[in-house]
Amino acid sequence: MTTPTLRDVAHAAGVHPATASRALNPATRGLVNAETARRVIKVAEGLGYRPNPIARGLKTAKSATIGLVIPDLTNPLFPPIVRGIEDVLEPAGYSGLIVNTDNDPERERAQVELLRSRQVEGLIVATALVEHPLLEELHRQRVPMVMVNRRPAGLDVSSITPDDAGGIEMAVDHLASLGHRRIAHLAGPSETSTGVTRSRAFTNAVRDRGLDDDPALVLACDLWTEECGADGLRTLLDEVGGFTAVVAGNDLIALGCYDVFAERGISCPRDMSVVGFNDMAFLDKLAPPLTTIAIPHQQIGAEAARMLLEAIADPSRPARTVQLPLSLVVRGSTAAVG
Amino acid sequence: MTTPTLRDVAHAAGVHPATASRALNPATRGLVNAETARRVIKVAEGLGYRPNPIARGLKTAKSATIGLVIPDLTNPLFPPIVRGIEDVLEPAGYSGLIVNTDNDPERERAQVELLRSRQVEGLIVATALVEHPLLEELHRQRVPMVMVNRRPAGLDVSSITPDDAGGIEMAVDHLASLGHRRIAHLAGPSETSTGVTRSRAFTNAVRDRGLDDDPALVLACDLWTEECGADGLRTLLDEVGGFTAVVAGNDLIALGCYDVFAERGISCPRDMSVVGFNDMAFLDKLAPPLTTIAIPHQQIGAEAARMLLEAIADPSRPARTVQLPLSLVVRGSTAAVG
DNA sequence: CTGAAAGCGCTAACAA
DNA sequence: TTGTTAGCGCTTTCAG
Repeated sequence: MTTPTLRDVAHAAGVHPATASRALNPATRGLVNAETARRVIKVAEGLGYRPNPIARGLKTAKSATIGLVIPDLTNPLFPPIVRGIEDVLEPAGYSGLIVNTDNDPERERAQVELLRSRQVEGLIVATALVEHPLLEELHRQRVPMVMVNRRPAGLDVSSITPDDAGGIEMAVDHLASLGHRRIAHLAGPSETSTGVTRSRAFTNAVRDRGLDDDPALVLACDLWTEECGADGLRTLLDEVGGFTAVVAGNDLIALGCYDVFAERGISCPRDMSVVGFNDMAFLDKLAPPLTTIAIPHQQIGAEAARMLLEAIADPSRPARTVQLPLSLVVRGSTAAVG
Repeated sequence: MTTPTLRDVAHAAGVHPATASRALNPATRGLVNAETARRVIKVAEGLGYRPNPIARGLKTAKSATIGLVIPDLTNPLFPPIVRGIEDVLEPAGYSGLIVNTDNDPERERAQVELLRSRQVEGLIVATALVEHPLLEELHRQRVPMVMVNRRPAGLDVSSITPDDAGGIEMAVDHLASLGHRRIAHLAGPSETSTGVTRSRAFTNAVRDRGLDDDPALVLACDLWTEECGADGLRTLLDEVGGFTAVVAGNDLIALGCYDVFAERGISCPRDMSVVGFNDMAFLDKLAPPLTTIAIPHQQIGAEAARMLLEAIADPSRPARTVQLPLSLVVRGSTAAVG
């Protein structure tokens, strides 16, 4: 009771395997008598024939597979992006192979090796280190590739990013409209492109709006985590002070602020406002619900997949850079300055 | 500048491709002169040779790939399980192909088809419908398979589940020790095996402990969501009442309770205690932090992958059922009855 | 429009 | 221990 092969179908339909192949493949169906094609298709269905993409891949040197390189699936940022990707890959007949790098360059290298050995036709890369020799290498080898969440410095590679600067501006505008004049920024790690982009945008935004642009108010956290966010806020509170609001590099860092508020008896939003970035799930259940910048994760993923598919179909196509607009979600962690 | 094939390596090393194959494959390396093997390996490295698993798969009818069937990657329950799976798959040289079913039986069928056409060697299934003709079919076709989070009713299939009953007992014990005597249960959907298992365990637990076992205190939600949890609690409050604590079928349902507390001015935990199930991320940031039952997600995934690999290696191996112990995480949503 | 033949890259008998 | 041969299931020239 082995699964039927193309030969079986051809036999049953009384044609040559090559003809069966042509009939079954929509792209070549035109080369075959419509009647014959119909018959082959019917027989194939009857037999429950399903083409073996491995065999096909061997012949065509295509795997109908693409690699997704992400830092950690467990980070709530990524699942929606992955779904967005799968949503466009699937109808196109492609599958995604996911690997986690844990932001470890060696691991990343090994995992990309693995993907390449599995003959992926392209890569969607969602890791965000600023230094990235591996990517340059891949680019040189003409591996179709699109970057997610980061713009590759100096690399002529397609990318799709949220409008980080725009998001930060919205956050600052919101806070300014509530009367805040001295706003701190707990930036993401300075090795990450997202971290530096947002940080730079923050500095510009406060300056442009004539708010207090004391550089001491900007502090980069070591990691995108609650702990580092908490540490950062403690430092800012102890060594700088005088601010009434903080723009966090992401939601996790904002959550770290909540911890410090609790430990120091600071009331949010009465004493201090916070805004996050990303709009992770369940932020509305916090106390107070976190005001944040929402990213269209799923769209980002979908768009990335579309771009990659295009690049695979036409490798000569020039790299594109797409920025998706963000939106401010106002909740309870921001209020007019007391 | 095409990537080197086994033939290229063989040529360069002055041996026959078959010999090169044997030398390069650790499993067959013993069949070859150690010196020759060393030379072939060195040449392969020099050339940057990387075996093509597609070609290998075509020959051996193995894809070194397994399918992960989950409802929705976006549900925070699954990413840690997936990581646990990948963590054991990877060193074994396997990769996982993830598909999302959205709990839609038709979609599930299509996705499983897709996986099978991609020649996966086995399936890890984490969907939890009680009725599951598809699974029976697959089982009949001897597809190696392990179930995660659910025990297949009547099906002789390996499974790995959390000890749901034990978890519920811990929750009830905890509440009882705080003096609660009349406890409600907002169960998961009765089409899900997890929902009914926990619900049954709850009924037994309250009866065994001599607590109020009024059946009206148990209500099944339509979905594992906040909304349905909220609806359920409203119904219970309006039509039954008199309870001082609720055991929720999962954390999301517990979150729904929080919404109702807010809307009715019920103070948690002073007026009412709640315990969740799963220990999703960030529950400690809620107000109040949610007391819940923690599931070792990653271990579950890892164990499932191990079992599947065993089943693939030895299909005659009988099905096993593993239950992983849970733990109670006491936080702020439970307190002694006022 | 269809059949014949070759071969993608690799491995598994079998023979030497 | 190594080479020969054949073939996994499919697609793709090239003839017919």
